[in-house]
This record gives sequence, C-alpha cells and structure tokens, in this order.
Amino acid sequence: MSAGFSSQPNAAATAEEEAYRHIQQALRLGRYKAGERLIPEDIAAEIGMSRMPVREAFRRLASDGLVVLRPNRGCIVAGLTLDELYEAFEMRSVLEGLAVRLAVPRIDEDMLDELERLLARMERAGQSGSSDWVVRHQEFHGRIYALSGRPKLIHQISALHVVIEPYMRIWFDYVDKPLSAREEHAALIAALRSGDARHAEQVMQEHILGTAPLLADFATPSRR
Amino acid sequence: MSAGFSSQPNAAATAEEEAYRHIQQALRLGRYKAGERLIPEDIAAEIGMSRMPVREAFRRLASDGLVVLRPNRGCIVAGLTLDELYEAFEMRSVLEGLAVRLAVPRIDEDMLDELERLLARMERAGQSGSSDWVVRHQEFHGRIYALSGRPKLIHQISALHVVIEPYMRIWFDYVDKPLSAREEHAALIAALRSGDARHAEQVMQEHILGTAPLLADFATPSRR
DNA sequence: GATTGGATAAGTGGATACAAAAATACTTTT
DNA sequence: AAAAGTATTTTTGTATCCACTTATCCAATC
Repeated sequence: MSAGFSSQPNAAATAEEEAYRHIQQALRLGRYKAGERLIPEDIAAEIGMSRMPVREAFRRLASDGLVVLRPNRGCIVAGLTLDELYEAFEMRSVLEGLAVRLAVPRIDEDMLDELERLLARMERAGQSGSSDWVVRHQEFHGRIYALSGRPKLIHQISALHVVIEPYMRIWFDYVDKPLSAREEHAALIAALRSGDARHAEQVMQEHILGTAPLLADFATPSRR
Repeated sequence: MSAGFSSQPNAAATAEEEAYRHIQQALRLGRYKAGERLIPEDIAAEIGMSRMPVREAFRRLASDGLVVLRPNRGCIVAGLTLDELYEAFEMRSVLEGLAVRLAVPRIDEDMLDELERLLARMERAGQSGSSDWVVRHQEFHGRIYALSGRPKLIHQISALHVVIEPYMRIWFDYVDKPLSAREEHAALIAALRSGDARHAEQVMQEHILGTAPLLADFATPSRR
C-alpha cells in the first residue's frame, strides 16, 4: 500500500519497501520527469540491491498510477495529461468531501485549534517561499481526513495527493503564494466549526474543484 | 492495473498477468476464503510457472486491497470487516455518483435503450437463480460509468466492485432475488432519462448506500 | 494436561543465471 | 544519402538458488 500523509520514518523492512519509498519520493519531488524511462538496474545500483525488489516496487507504483508498465518495454514515469489532472481533482472533490462529511461529527474544539495551528504553519512555509508549503498543505488536509476514521478512504485520498504532488510543486514554484489559499482554508475550518456536515462537504468540494484550474495553467502541455 | 468491468478475453502477455487474472478470478468467485494463506509455490505449480511471477501478482492484488502482504509472513486473503464493507459502499456512493453525474450529459436515447436491455438481462439472470446476476449487475453499472469518459474514475470504481464481489455473491445466494433491485435500477434509468445530472447523482448515491445494509446482514462475522 | 523449548520443515526475500524480446548500431543496397 | 536489412547490445521476463525467517511438531517440564 502506498504511503501518503502518514510519513513513516520507520526503517524499511524489506528491500522492496526501500525501493518503493525511494522511487516514490523521487517522483513526488519531480526528480524524474514524465515520460522518462526508469531502468531497474540503475535504480537498484543506486540503492544497493539487485533489480528484483525494484521490479516489484514498480508494480506497486504502477497500481498507484505513478508509472506505466508495458510488457517487455519497461517502466516509464506516468505524468498526467490535462484531462487526467482534472479527473484527479474531480475524484478528490467527492472523496475528500465524503471524508469531511464523516469527520464533522467527530471533530472537537482541540482539533479545531490544532487545525488553526497547522494552517498558520502552512502560511509561514508559504511566505518563506519554501516548497515545504506542499507538505504542510497535505498535512492540513490529512489531519481532517484522519478524523473520518475510514482507512481505505484515507489511503485512496492520499494516493491522489501523491499523484498530483509534482504538479502542486511546479505550481507553487511559479505563483509565489496561493493568495486565495489562506482564506479558503480558513473558510474550511469555519465550516467544520459550524458542525454542518453537508455544508462542510460542499465547501471542501468547491475548494478542491476551484484549485484545479489554477494548477492546470501551469501543468505544462503534458505527454501521452 | 486491475481488471474490472472490462473483461479482457485477450491472452495474457506475461506470466505475471496470467497469475494476476487467475488469482483475482478465484478471489472474486470466493474460491479462497478470507484469512486463507496463499502459497506462491502452490499457485505457481497450479498454472505452470515459477513463483516469481506469482509474487509479483501478489503485489498488485495487495494494492487492489484483495490480499494482505506482510514481510516474511506471506500473503493472506483480505476479506472485509463489516466496517470495511460499509466503507467500500460509502466510497462507491460518491465515486459512482460522480460518474453518473458526468455521464448524464453524454447519454442518448440509444444508450437508454441499451440499459433497458441490460436490465432485462440482469432480471432474467436473477430469476433463474444464476449467480450470473452479479456479473450482469456489474455490466449494467459499468455501462453507465463508461459514459463518464473518466478512465481513472472507472478503474477505481471497478476495483471497488471486485472487492465486494464475493460478498455480493454470498448475498445473492441467500436471498433468492433482490426484490427491490428491479425497481431501483428502473428508477436509475428514469433519473438518467430526466437529464438532471445532480438528481441522477443523488439517486445513484441512495441506491448504493441502500444496498450496503442488505449485504451486511449476510456478510458473516468477518475476520480482523 | 497445558506450557515451554528446541529440532525440523516450510516459506519468504533476494541474488543470480539465462533465454527471449527490444533497442541500437552497423552495414549493405539502391 | 536514405532505406532496409542484419548484427550486436541492452533490457526484460522468468527460473533457480541460497540465506534467513517463520511455522510446525514433538518431547520435556511444570
């Protein structure tokens, strides 16, 4: 299962796990460009193992939609077309909307405070121009979804975040700071505070769908 | 990538693919029980290959949530707890709701006729007690989602269908025929015909969420 | 009789080996 | 010099092998 919000600092139990994390991290940071071919032997050498565990990691990454595997033709970095980027955001909107709806009844004052804190931290990271913002942003969202108490849902959302992360980074690097972001996230907290689950779901859906076109402008004419 | 609605009759290009299909099919039909351990060598022998491709198939099946892989402890059939079953239906409700919403503007009279035909076929399969009903049911739903024109969304929905399929089969075997099913699916077609995307989304969500408790009564006190 | 300890068997993870397929470089032909 | 064919290299898919972990069985102990 793919890692996501839950940054597991634990040592990898197997070589396959190590390879998986290594490659996923590189993909998230945009170290490999879309369309680029990943050669198992090279990566294996890079992290000191044979190509077998790397091959297995490829399978998982392919299931996550991060790479494409074609028989006898190796592994290439997936990347998203514009349509696929929108699609990912559409899926996010309903899944994260659901997660918020389920989270609302479980939220308490402490958690709202915590979210305010995370928002402030995200804000700081944003102003310093650090690309840490992307991580903080995921952390903020992730904290809300965790409250839903739905492991598979969280996992799925997290996987979508990983897929779009490279594009979030590019976007963030170009437009210094998402101006609307602060207000939108504050509005999100307000919606949570209201206790109206359906309303919070609605706000989240709109927040996510509103982000897609902003990103799309910077998602370079992508492959495939 | 997991197969789903799109029954690919094509020959498997690789041994891994063959193993994947073989095991997935067995899981869908409930041939392996939840909690059962799958031994690579045995399965490999069964389909005449070494255990390497089977191992790789396991990875994909694990990503699909069909099996659980623990380091040094092998591969066990996942199965769903009651909570997880509900969770799967919650996710289905929003994802399939989205798919329908997107499908509505693309639907035409011919497609509505086609759906009527599929519904009739499902009905027939249901009356004959054939467990073909489950397949027909997936076919009916799948045809709608295909219209959404969102490959990843379709794939995701399809994966959820695979996960719940064993439970659908058990359910169907116990309660001869889902009485409400005919009406609900007819109502679905009516909603599609109305051309009101949001309304159709709503109907689909309720249809799916309404099914969960029916199934839950027959989902035996499951493991984990 | 249940529990613990340890020998033995079974299974897993990973490396290596090898055949087949694809990509590449190199001719040859026109 | 471009195109087509051929040889060579690279890479992939799969089988096999080995070291290490986990499971099973059986006896000794309480």
